[in-house]
Amino acid sequence: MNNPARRQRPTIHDVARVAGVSRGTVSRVLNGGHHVSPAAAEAVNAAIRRTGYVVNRHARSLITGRSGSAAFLLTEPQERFFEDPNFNVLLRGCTQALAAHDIPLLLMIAGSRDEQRRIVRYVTAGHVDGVLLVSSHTGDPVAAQLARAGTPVVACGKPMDPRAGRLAHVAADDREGAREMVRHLLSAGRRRIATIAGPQDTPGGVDRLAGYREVLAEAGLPFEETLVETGDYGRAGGRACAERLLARHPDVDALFVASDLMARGALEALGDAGRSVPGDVAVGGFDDSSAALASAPALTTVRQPWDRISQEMVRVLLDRIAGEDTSAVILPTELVVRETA
Amino acid sequence: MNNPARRQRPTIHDVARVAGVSRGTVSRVLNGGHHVSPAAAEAVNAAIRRTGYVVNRHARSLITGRSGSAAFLLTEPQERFFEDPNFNVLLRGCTQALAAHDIPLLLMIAGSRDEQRRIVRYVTAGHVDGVLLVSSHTGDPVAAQLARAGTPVVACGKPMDPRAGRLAHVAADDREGAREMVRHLLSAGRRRIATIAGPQDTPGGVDRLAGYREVLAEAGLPFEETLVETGDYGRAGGRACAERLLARHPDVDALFVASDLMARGALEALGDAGRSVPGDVAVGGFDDSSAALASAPALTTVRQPWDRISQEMVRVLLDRIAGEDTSAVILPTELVVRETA
DNA sequence: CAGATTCATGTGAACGTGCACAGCCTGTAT
DNA sequence: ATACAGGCTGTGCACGTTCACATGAATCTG
Repeated sequence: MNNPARRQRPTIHDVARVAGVSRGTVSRVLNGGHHVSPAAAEAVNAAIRRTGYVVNRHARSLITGRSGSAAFLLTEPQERFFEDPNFNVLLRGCTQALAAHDIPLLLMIAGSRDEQRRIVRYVTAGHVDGVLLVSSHTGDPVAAQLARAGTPVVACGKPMDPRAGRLAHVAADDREGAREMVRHLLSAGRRRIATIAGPQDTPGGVDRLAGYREVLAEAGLPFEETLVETGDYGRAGGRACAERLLARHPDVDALFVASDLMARGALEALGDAGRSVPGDVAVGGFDDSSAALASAPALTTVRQPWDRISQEMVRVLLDRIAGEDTSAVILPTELVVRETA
Repeated sequence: MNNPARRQRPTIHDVARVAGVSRGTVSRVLNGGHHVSPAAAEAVNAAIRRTGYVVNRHARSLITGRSGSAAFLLTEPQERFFEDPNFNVLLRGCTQALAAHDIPLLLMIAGSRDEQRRIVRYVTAGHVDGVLLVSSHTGDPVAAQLARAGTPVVACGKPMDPRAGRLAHVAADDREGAREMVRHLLSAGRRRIATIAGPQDTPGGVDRLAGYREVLAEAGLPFEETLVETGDYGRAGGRACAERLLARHPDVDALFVASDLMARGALEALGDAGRSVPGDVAVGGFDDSSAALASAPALTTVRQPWDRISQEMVRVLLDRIAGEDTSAVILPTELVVRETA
């Protein structure tokens, strides 16, 4: 009766008035409920329900200096990620894991130099509490700038740059995954095992190749440079690599390929060369993106636990925001045996 | 020298002091620069550069009531979208189109009832200025609640619900796309053209079937119910539908399939039945998700302009936020002729 | 030239919340 | 009975910005 007709959203004042307590008490109930009598807490909660009050995050952020939100930042040539179905699993997993903590996720794509600048400014201005970073690049400049500004950052995948050793990250155990696959090939009786490695400026590429070499060595097989080709993770590249390998070593009986896309290309090359899979040549891939690339024959591959990776990324990020210093989490991969090996 | 060692982020006060003007003037420069003399504006800009000032959005939002951010909301059984590579194009397009306006994008996934509630509360609390909605569902309850609360919402794809006529949306012209494809089949001399339609509770499913019927009628061909099967947009469904069609009408010479996934399934069925494509039977798909599903033979299909759709969604949303009432945008599709038709 | 109009600028008051501090009450030990 | 401790509660202030209003100067109008 004292107000104009227009109705505003209820504030903490309204709740306090309805509950018959002070703003401070309402605020305490909202943030953990310590030092509040049960009776007051109940009255406040009832008032919140009755008024339909919901906290104004802007006002809260203004005073606390924290935003209550996190960013999912993509700095890589984005195409590779947006084409990878596993990327979606990661993005969705992070979104939902954060949602469970009532933290909204901002999606940011740093393509151009200009976008990078804008994003760094936005983040370092404190409009985001932390950053989940996806970048397979060596020594990402954006990551460095954010880290320098003190923003909690958790990367997906092992950073290549040794200087970035302090960058928190969550990754699958590429090396052990590769080892498991090569052991699987060995146990199936294969002895001439070639590999199509990933780019050697990505940690995944390096570690998967390392795993391959180690297991061969442990099995007492000689390592031959000529059994190694290096591709670009893409389908066409995989095909070309396989063709070169076949030309050089017609006697190969197994192929460990560092990505499913390349493995698909290799399968095409093998088909063209008249080899049967897995009869003549066994093929093992990596990534388990095959679900989307599904076509016969079903690819045996190494699955990275993307759902768990996303959960751990969020956990580590929240830890870092809270001031704890969890640094690196390495998660086990899983060998998925299908038809090709 | 008057401060403790700790250095704060520069505020609008600092800029004003450095520039030798008042806060109000700085604020005016920041928001459009009207009613500011060129000299003052230049001084302010110089001060901003010197101090490294960046606006505190929380403080701004607190007073303006607007957040300067938008949400990308997914309410559908999410799997279908996350598996569709076109979805990524849409998501990326929206992110970048908004970034050009310096508006960050929040990704929200409304899976459970509980998540829906949380999201509605968050959005209606004014923490987001507008919502880009992806939902092929009939009469989405979340959309209805948001619209009722007055939040600007722009949907992707035509809403099914007639009540939702007022819901702004951007969609490809499914009907015309279907018409074009069927005309293409006719012009290649096909006369027994069957169709595998999409679910008839989705607008796309309805419109694509309507386009098919119209063109047949215009060509003077009789419409036969038995030439229509209805699938679920999925691969297995497409295969089953094709098998039933072939059993019923061994003489079909063309198949218009309402999704590429179903078309892939249909190709398998045709292969099993010993029909050559496009020799015996021409196949036309829809969606152009084939890029990711690539395998021989390359699918002739109808491409929806997802990049333009995302741009238009953002444009319409910004219009709505600004108070204008752009309601619906329909964009033309593009026939992509490859090998199967 | 008086009055009206426009424009550039400064000033105070919010916006809604969390936090520090002070005061209150109750119970217990001296 | 008094002092003290400790938990509960209320109050003022600050956060950084925008907006409405006031002021003074400059320009226009007849």
